[in-house]
Amino acid sequence: MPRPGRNTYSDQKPPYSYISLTAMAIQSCPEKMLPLSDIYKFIMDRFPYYRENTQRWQNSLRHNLSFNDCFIKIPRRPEQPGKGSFWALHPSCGDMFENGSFLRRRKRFKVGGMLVSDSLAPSKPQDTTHYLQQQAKRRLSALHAAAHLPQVAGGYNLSPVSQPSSFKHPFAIESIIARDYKMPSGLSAFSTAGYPLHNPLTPTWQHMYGSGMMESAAPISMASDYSAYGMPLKSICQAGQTLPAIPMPIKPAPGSMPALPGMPAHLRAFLANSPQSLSPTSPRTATGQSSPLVPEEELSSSASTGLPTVVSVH
DNA sequence: CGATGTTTAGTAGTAT
DNA sequence: ATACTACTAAACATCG
Repeated sequence: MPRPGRNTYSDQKPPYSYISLTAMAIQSCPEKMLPLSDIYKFIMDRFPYYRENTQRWQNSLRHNLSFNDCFIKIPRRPEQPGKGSFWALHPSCGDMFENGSFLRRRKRFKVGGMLVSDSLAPSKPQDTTHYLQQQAKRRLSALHAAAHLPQVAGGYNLSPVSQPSSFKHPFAIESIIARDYKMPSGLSAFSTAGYPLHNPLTPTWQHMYGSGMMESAAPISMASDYSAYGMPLKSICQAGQTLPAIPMPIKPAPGSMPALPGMPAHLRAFLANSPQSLSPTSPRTATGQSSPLVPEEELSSSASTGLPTVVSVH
């Protein structure tokens, strides 16, 4: 691990795998799905290392998208022309990095290990896409609601608008990038360049994972909670003992699919066997500044309330 | 034609 | 030692 320094290692290779980086990018988007080009942009925006040798790492990244089951491809709708599909995280891959390493996953996420009891009724791909769309819609609703709701102490937004399945990926942008950019110096669990000074997932997290609290933990809002509203970090992140975000990964029982709150069993069963590509009822583009699911003025209003758009703007 | 997506193959590092 | 994971390269196909 490189030593932390001033203005250093922003050029060095981040301690994240391509899967982590891609997951960050996807998580940074309110809709939790991005086209490939935006994933590129996100990574290049935040990690100067990846502004060079683009051919190499982008090829690797594409390989990862296709090869890993944790990424699902969502086709564009006809009214949303453009190149390529949207890429989203498989709803059940939230615990990939439970071991705390963003370079090496605990185990490769692979679909197919579903519970037999959940697989009795084969579900339709449309259901899954509809579900994902609903999730995207709810995320945006939550985002916009958060922009207008007073923030509770600590920046946590306990608004019930958060969707049932809005668990926090341990490698989510909420958990990584927010700290990366907004931590006051000296308090950050990350170095000035955004690299962890220690393992990002401390035993505290692991304790939380095993405590069974993730099902009951109050959903919190997006990364903006930390970045835009100035959480008193000292109280929540002392010497890396704790982390600002409450991680709520889905921790499946060994050999079984996790119970995803709000997700129908048949859908879980489908996802366990789903092909990479889903039916063409995807949400509209998350690129650009106009959101497909909300009027443009709503987005700008959220921006005007101090809610940062994590999505890279170009 | 370039971007995107899939697949195969090989290498290196790490976990068990 | 073996298995697994990540990374890289490359060929190839598809699509706008």
